[in-house]
Amino acid sequence: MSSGLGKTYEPKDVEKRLYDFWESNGFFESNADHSEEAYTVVMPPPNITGRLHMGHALDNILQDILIRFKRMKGYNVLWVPGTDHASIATEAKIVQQMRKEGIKKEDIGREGFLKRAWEWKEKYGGFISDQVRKIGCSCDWTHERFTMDEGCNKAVSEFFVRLYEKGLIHRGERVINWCPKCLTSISDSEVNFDEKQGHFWYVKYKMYDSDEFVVVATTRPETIPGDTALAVHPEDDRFKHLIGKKVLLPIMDKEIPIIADEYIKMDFGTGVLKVTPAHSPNDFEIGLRHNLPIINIMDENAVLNDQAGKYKGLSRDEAREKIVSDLEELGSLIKTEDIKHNVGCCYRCSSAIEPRVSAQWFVKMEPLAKPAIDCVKRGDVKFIPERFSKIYYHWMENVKDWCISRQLWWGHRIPAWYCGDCGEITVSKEVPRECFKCKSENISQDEDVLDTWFSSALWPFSVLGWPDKTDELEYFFPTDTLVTGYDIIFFWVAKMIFSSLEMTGKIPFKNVFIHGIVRDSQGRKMSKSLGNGIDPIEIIEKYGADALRFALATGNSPGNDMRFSDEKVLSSRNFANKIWNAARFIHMNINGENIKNEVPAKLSDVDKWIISRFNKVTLEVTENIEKFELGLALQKLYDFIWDEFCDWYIEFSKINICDNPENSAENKQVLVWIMSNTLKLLHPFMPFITEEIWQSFPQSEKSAVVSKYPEYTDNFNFKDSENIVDRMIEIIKSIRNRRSEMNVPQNKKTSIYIDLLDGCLNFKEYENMIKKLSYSDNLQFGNNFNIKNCAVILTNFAKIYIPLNQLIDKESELKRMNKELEDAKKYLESSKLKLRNEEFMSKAPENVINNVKNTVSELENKIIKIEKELENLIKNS
RNA sequence: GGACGUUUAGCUCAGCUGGUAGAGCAUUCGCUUGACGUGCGAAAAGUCAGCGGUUCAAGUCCGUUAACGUCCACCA
Repeated sequence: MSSGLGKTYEPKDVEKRLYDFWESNGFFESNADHSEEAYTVVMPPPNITGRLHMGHALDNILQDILIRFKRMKGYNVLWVPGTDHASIATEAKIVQQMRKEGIKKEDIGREGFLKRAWEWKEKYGGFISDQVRKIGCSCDWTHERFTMDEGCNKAVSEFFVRLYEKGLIHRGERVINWCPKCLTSISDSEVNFDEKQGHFWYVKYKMYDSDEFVVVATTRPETIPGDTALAVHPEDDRFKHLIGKKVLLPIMDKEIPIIADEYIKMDFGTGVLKVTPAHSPNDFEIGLRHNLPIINIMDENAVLNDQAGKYKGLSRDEAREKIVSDLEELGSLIKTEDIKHNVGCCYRCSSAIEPRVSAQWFVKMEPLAKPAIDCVKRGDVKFIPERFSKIYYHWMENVKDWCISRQLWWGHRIPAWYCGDCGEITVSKEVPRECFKCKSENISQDEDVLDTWFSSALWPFSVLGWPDKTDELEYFFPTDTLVTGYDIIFFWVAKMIFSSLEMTGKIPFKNVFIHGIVRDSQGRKMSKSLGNGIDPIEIIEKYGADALRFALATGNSPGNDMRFSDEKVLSSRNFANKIWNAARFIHMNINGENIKNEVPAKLSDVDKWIISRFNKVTLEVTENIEKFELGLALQKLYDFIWDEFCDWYIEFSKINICDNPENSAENKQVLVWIMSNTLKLLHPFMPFITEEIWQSFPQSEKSAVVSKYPEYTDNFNFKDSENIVDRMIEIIKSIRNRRSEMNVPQNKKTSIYIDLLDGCLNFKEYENMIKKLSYSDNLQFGNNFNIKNCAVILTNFAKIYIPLNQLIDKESELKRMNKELEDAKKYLESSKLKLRNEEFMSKAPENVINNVKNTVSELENKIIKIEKELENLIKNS
C-alpha cells in the first residue's frame, strides 16, 4: 500500500494475494526438525458433507489466533488441517442426491456407491479446504489429512485389532438403537430425547387359569406380539400371589409367565411391566436374568414381521392403531390416558429410534474410562473453562459400551472375516487369506462399517503417523490445544482421550479450549430448517475475512454462546478501515522518506507516553492470549489502537509535524514503529490487513506471519511522561467537555487561561497541542488570572478559565457548580467515613488507605476552589 | 429427577486474583479539524435479578429464591 491508495480498505484486493504469498513461501509449513519447542494443534476435521458454517469459522479462527501467536512467539508450530469422511452424514447426503436422480443405493451396488462417495469427497473436501483458506487459517497444507486416507485406515485397523486382542471389542446380540430411516444402528450419544405427546394404554392381561386379570400400562401396544413375560416387583403385595403363574397375551392367544424382578417400580403405572426383550434395552436385561425368549417382531424398516402373526406387514404406526382397536374390540382396553413422554430420536433424521435386538460390535468402555478420568483429575488434560471437566466426568463415569458397527457402506469396513465353514471370526490388520482356526479360504468380510467417531478418536496421533513410530509423533505429540465446541465433548473429546491413552500411552492434548455455539442475532441456533444460518464465506466476500474474524473473536468468552449480527461485522469492518486510514496518514507524512523502523534515541513525553502504553498493552495482550482470553486481548488492542494511538497520538503528531516540519523525524519514526508493532500484536486476530499494512513499512522480516511477536520490556516504562500526557489529555478533555455543555460549537474558537497549580508540571512545551485540541485560538499559562464572565474548570492540578462573555449563562453555571460542589462533598463524606473507621484503618492494605487519603485531600482542595469560584460568580453578577 | 450456565446502560455483551462499574450499537447535541462521515468531539443512561451471609470493603466470594437457557438421565 502507499499513500496514493483509496480511503477505504478493500479486503478483496489483498486477501487472495496475501494467502498465496504466505502459502507459497512455506510460512505455515513445519517439520520435526527439533529446532524449537513444538506447538501442535490438530484441526477438528469438518465433515465433507458440504460447506463450512459459522461454527466452523469460529472454531478455526480461534485456532488460528493461537497458532499465529505461538508461531510469532518462536515455537515450531504445526497445525494439521483435514476433513472427516463422516460416514453416516455423508452417506445420507449422497443417498439424497441419488434419490433426486431416481437411483437407489442398491441399484449401483457397494462398489458403485463408493466410487460416487469418493467423487463427492474430492469435490466437497476441496470446497472446504478452500473455505478454510479464505478464513485465513495458517495451517500446514502439506500435512493435510483425511480420516479415510491410507494412514488413517492403517490406524483404524491397528486400533480395532489391538482392542479386539485385548478383549475390549466383541461382537454380540444386544438391543441397540436402530434408525429405521437411516437403516443403521447408532450409538447412545447419537440418540436425542424429544418430548412428545403420547398415550398410556391400560391393557388387561387375563390369567391363563382363572378369570382374574392384571392391568398393564403401556406406551407401545404395537410391541405386544413381542412380549414374553409380565414382570412385577417381588415385594408387591398386590401381585405376589401371581408370581410364577401364566397370563394370556391378548391378541396373540399365547401364554406368558409372570415373573418377579426388582427393576419394576411399584408406584409407576400399574406396577406391572410387559417385558419385550427384543425391543427395549431394560427388558432385554430382564429377559437375560430370567431366560426369557427374545422375539424380534420388526424388520429393519420397523415393519412387523412373521413373528407378529396377523400384524405382519404393518408399519409400527399402523400396527399400533390396529392393535389398539383390536384390544378395544376384545374388551381388553380399559382406558387411554394422554401423557407427555420422551421419545428417543435419531440425531440425524429425527425419526423415532426403534430399540431392536441385533448383532453388533461393541467396545467395552469401563476399563478405558478409568484412566481417561484420571488424566483429567490429575490435570494432565485441562478443560478451559474448567467447568466442562465436570460434564466430562459425569459422562465418563456412566458410560455404557460403545456400539461401533454401522449398517452403512461409506466408512471404514470392519476388519473381521467370518468363516463359512467353522463360523469363527478372524480379525486382522491385513486382509486374511484363510480362517485363522480351520484354515478354510471360505471367508467373507463383515459387511458393516465403523462409527465415524471410531476414526476421529485417533485423529491427534493418526495424523502424525501412528501406529508407526515417526519423528513427527515423537516431536509433535502430545498436541497442545484442542479447540472445539461443547456440543462435541462426548462424541469426540472423550473418545480421543481414552483412545490415545490406550494406544499411545500418552494424553492426546494438554488443553481443551471449549467455545460455545454461534447463534443468530435473536439468540436462536442457526439451522437449516429455520433458514437463519449465515454463511461465513458470504460475510467474507462482503466485509472481508478480518472483519469476520474480529466479529467472532471479540467479546467471545470461553464456553459461552455468542450472537452474530450484521452490526457486529459492520463495526469490525469499520475497525479495519480505521487501521487502514491510520496507516494512510503515516504514509502521507513520511512521504517516501526512508524512515528507520526503530525507537529513536530522542523522545518527547508524548512519544514516551505512547511507547509506554504500547508496552503495557503488549504485556496484557500476551497474558490474555496465554490464558485463552482471546476476546479480552482483542478488546484491549481495539481500545489501544482506536483511543490511544489514533485519537491521541496521531492527533498530537499532526500538530507536532505541522509545527516542526524539519524537526519531526523522531515523531515519524515512532509512528512507524508503534504502527508496525501494533500490527504484529493484532496480526493473529486480523492477519490480512495487518500483513498488508505492515509490509508497506520498512521491515527487517519478510512477513508479519513469521515476525517476532513484541515483548514487554522494562526499558519502555516511562512513568513520568505517562503522567504528564495523561494530565494533558485530562485538561483537553475537560475543556472540550465544558464547551460542549455550554453549547459552544467546535468552529467557534475561544481563549483559554490555564493556571497550573502543580509546579513540577510544565505544559508550556505542549501549548500548541492543548490549544488546537481544545479548539482555542489563544492559550496562556499564568497565575492568579482575574477574568470575568468565564467558565472555570477545576482539576486536581489546574484551574482553567474559558472566557465566554455573552455565551455564558450564569444561572446554569451556578446550578452546575452547585451540583459539582454537592457531589464533591458527598464523595468527601464517604471517604472520610472510611478513614474514621478503625477496622478499615487497621485491616485494609496500605495502598488502599493511601488512595483514600489522597482522594480526601484532593476533594478538600477542590471544594475550597469551587466555593471560591462560586463566590466570584455571585459577586460578578 | 440430576448437573451446569445466564441474569450488568434501550439492545448485544465485557468486567482476571474483592477496593464507588466499561465497550460496541442505538439515542441526543455539536463538527466539511490537513488518515478515516466506515469519521471527529461531547452527553444522557445502571439499586450489577431478589433475599441472606462472609468481609473494613461484594457486580466479584458463600448460601438461597426466581426467570430464562443448555446438557445428562429416563419409568414401562
